[in-house]
Amino acid sequence: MSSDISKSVTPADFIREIVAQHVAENKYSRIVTRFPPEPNGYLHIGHAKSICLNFGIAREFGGTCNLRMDDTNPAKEDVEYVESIKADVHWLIQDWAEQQLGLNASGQPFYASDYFEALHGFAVDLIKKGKAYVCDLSPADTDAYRGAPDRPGRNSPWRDRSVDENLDLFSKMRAGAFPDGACSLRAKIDMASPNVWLRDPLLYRIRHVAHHHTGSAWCIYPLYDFAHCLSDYLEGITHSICTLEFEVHRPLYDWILENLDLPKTLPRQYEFAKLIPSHTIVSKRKLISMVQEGIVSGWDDPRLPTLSGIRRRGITPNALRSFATKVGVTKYISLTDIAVYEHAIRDDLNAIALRRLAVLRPLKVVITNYPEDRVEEFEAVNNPEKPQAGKRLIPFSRELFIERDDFEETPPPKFFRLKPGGEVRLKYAFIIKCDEVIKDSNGVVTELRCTADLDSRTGGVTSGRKIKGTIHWVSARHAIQAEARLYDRLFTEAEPEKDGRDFRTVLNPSSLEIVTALCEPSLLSTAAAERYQFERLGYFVLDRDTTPNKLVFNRCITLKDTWSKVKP
RNA sequence: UGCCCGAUGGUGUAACGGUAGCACAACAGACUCUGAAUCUGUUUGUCAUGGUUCAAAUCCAUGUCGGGCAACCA
Repeated sequence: MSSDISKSVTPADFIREIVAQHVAENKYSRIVTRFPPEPNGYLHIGHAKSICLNFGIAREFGGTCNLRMDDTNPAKEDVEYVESIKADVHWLIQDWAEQQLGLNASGQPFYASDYFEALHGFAVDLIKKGKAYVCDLSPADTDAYRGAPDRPGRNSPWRDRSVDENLDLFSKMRAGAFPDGACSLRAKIDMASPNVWLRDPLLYRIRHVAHHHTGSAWCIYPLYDFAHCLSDYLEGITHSICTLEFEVHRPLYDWILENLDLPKTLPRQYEFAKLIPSHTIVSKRKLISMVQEGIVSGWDDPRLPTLSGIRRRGITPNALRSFATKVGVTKYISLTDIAVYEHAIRDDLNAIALRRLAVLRPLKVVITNYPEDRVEEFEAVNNPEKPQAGKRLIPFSRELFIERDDFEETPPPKFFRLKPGGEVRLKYAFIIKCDEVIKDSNGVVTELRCTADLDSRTGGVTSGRKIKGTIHWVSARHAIQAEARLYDRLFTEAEPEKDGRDFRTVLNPSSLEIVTALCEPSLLSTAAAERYQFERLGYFVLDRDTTPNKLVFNRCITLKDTWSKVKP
């Protein structure tokens, strides 16, 4: 039955329809996609959509998906990013599409830079066909000669060099005879094309820079348009799926492949709209400023939409994938409400999280009719959604802590927690009644003195009494302390940068709150991989800052909170 | 004022010439030892104007609005 369900939710989008069509026609012997990030930054939630699309297609159609470092610009790239990309991709596809992951002969990701020799050969082929030439125009002149979208460009004065001269010059470029920018290799297409990308685009530029993967082997580096289509070709990619901004590059992608007389089937490019989540920022540059300005603590700050931040926040790969699937794949540029993401997280965590009692903002409660030296242990279920998760025991004693929010001296209408003279049920324990409110000299409530209906504990004779409110609690004597980091959206506005606004002006001042929580003692033995639901408060995961002496929890997300919206 | 792409409730997405559906959000109710979850229900939509057709969200035309493209970035 579950397979029926999974079939019915199999996403059908226009790209999958195309692939399905190709599979039906037997157009390719095997479907091969790729995920090709440039290692110049950290992966984020937008990349997750692309990963899920590419690996998802490979998975659904029995193909593979190559992880490829699109590393053709040594000036911007670094192994630090290569390593983080590998870790992030692994995290997201483990136990889901690991089998689809295509790696090179040494079990490593593919690197565009591994094709530099082959790419160079293709460039020489193009020159020999009279379809590429070495141009001596400076970068500024190249720009001027290109014209504008509504105005044709002019031919470079170097456009008609002979094949032999071009071959000679290109080999000198490779040999390091020229400084950066002195000349470039260009495709000879059409300087009057309405598509500016077809106006003799650059294929190679000179960069006397060491490359993180190829070291100092090269001083000329291919540009994206030349390297990408051919890397796809070399790897046997069938469907090269990228975002919308590359749509106008597609004619160039095809031109290069089609003008090389290549023997194998050519890859085709397809474009989709990238993910734009509300209430966050995904731009690499802005992410860097937030890290550098200390707005967040680092690339893995749990408030960030980076995959490392998302992972540290405790969001599971399953939840992220579910979200990526829900948002769909189209060519319509849209703003995706972050609530969809939050729902996917809650949905996932609700099913797997172990329930625990913990108090974030404690208020002392004394049960005056409960003996001082007495301790009872009450049974509590670990997960009502999953009975096999078992039960545990929670100690109860005369002095407790409850959540400050769960008491109101002058309660608003429909408040069904604790109030003077009112009753509330302590989850898994007794129904208590508030007899007395004790305040300090400032009028701040410091303690509640209550009496318990001692027959009302779970299973007891009066346990069935209708009590509207049930609250969580911990035994003061047994509670353990933990740091709880409470996260909220980083921005107060759906579109932080709407109309050119500076995102710094719409930062959420309470995107991080740190409190010392009091937790039930079973939380002493926590597992890093485990997710917990602190009942009525939200989902939590152990942070890596935890030490043997100090527990640190990250709140992944709150529970849906209807009351806070109702309350005046 | 060039070329390319797009437009379905508040948001995202489906319907492939034949009953506008799903999810999120919102609201109301049921249930509840989590104001969660679950269940039930409600509100809200085909950018505009023409055309083709027995029939148009879907095809055509025009317009409007939005986006992308002029790095020796990807």
